[in-house]
Amino acid sequence: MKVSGILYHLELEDSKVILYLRSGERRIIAEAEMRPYFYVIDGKIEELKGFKAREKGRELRVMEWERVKRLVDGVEKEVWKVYCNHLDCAKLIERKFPTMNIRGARSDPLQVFLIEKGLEPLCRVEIFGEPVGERIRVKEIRKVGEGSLDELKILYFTLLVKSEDGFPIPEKQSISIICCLSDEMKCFSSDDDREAIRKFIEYFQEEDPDVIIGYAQDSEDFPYLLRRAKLQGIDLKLGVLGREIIETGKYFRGMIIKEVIIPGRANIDLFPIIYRDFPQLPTKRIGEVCEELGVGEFVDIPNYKLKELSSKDLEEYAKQKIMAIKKVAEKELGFQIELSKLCSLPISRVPRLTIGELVDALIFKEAMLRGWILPDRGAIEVEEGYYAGGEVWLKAPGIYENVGYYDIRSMYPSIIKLYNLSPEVFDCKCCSEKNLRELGIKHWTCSKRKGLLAQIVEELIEMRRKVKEEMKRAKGEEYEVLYAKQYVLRVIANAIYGYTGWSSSRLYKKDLAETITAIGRIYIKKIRELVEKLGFEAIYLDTDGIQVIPRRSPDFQGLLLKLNKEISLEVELKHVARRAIFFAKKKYCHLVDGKLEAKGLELVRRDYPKFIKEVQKKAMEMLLSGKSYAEVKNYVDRARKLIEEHKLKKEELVLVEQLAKKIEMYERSSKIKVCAEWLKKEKGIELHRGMSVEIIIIKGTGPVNYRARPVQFFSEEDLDWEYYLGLFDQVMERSLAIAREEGLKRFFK
DNA sequence: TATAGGCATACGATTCGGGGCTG
DNA sequence: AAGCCCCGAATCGTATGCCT
Repeated sequence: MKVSGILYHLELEDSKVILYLRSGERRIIAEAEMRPYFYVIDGKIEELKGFKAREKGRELRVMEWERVKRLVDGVEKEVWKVYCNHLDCAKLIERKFPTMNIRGARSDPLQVFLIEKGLEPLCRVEIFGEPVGERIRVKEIRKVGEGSLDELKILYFTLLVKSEDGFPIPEKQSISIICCLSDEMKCFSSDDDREAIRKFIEYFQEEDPDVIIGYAQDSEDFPYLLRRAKLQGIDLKLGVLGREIIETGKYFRGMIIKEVIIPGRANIDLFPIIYRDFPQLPTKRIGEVCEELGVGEFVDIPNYKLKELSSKDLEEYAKQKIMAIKKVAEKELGFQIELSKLCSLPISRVPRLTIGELVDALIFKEAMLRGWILPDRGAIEVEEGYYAGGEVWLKAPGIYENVGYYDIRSMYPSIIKLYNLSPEVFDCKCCSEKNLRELGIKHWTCSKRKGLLAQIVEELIEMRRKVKEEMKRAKGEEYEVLYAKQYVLRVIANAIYGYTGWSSSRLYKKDLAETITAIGRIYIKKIRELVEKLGFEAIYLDTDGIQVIPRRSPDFQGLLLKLNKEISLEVELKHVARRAIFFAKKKYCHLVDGKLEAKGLELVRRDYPKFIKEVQKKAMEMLLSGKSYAEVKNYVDRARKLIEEHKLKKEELVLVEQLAKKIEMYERSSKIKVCAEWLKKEKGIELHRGMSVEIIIIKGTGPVNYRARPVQFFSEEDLDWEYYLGLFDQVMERSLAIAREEGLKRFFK
């Protein structure tokens, strides 16, 4: 028989791949046999032939083996391809035979499946096969077209719990409301949450969605729901065909990050996406995300304030929250879909992967398509020590006018492409010409073969060029898709240099990474020389950017043309700032089209009190728009009085820090560490890595950091106003010092 | 089990040196 | 005179979050 549908989800079941397809009102479940395999390079495999073992009640054995030709790190070789009955068999063999040169035992089988079959996540597929029970056993599968989220059944999900301090405990607090949105909005609540949970499950099973979208549902909503359901004696059978949801976790920077698997459905948590792709957002609350993405306003109510809402208001808030989740999803999921297509990974996997893992997946895919076998991740020995990165230089702190900001477009990818940089052709044995010597670099690149990395980067750049070309003619939804495509191509291309310097990457080579940055330094310094020759003065460099002021005529476009004539990388003019203040390297602000653009100043950092940042922002705006030092000083002094006279609300003095690692890993007491310890000791609340806390400093004796506390448990009377006054003075002194000196300079001139 | 390095800033912890007291 | 304590300045190292 033949069926077709949108491939929206894949799962692994022993050595089978389970495929979930949506076809109109129907869901198709198919199973495809796969033969897990690994490679043995330069070795005898006698001891593997007939290998058998038992593990967790399963028999693991080697099934077949064959001699195949592959490119091992770019060199064609005959290697053994060894097939086994189960994935765990490959991993077991790798552990049992540490001296054997094994590769590919830990590859992602779903990714391998997608690549081998030429499938894309969310594409339309056609399956030929035989029905076996509720499934179809796949004989042949192929991609026959494109698909999109619109053709799937999506369910948005969130829940709210009222609690004293915003950290509810399942044993004590019942769920206040569960809210779902598919075709229509549904809310479930009851005095005790038993009825609500029951009704929710009933509704969920009735809706039978393909995709579940929430915000932090993996770390918060589902685990809480699971605990509550258990306490109420209810099974949480939210999977397809009544299968239970599974709690699992991923090890990430010394911590287990909770993950939830809902069999048969693509469970997409937006929070880790925001965590990964928007590190600059301090609190990562949905309202903040909505603002960043420009998808309308949503006013977050902190968990600890939910208790003040009536049940009617709570329901209204839940509905608004779920609409906000939907808007964020609609804006953001396009990128995740394109990432999953580019890297051949199931859509539900992509949100949880780091940028490094995504790049790795792409490299693996591209290598596989070319018949390459690369080292496994973490297999290359790490070289000691650091290497030099980007050039950073500031002529002198001060106020400048007419500042042109130029940068080299996609500098590192362009360098990789231009100089054919890739580990297997770097310092090759076949070339005698040291072709990087002219740049003063002692390494060289191959002039006979094109390197894998350079090939991949070139393809990414070329693909992006084509997509941007198509964008010119596209409109509406098509445009959005193309925009997402070019965006992920840029993000991945830009991360590739970092990947070469990542010690556990498949293409790790310190000298190569260092050569990339060294060439970058040479180019930006070369541009500085040119600029100086062409009637401009360079005032600031950072990696691929240079900022200049005119000596005579401010012909910035003319300079751009001249630079591009001389330089083999592409130079762009980002903007010309009317005025600019430079405080230090990586600390400056521009006035562009009447707007303040601040880089690295306290006002862009989350770990400074809100009030201080606001005053600094206003002061910078005044200085940039030409107000005198005296005027600004006057404003700042008036603001200072508000602290002196204790006239601020605690919320205005809040700063935010993020728990960077496990508490035990700390050698020193930072504010966030003290808060995490305090929360655990006083409130029984455990913070996990990556969580942010809104912090205030309370009065008392001892070091400042030891007096950091979460804001919600204290009031204005508890604040250490002296501390805030001291910090205010420190920041304002720094911020105004330059203006004061400039003012004096003018005075004496 | 983490894409890279470069940088400013805060602050606790430690070291150092001077002043003054003691026995 | 030597030894010790106290205190502040200087220095060191950790931590955070930013920039490209």
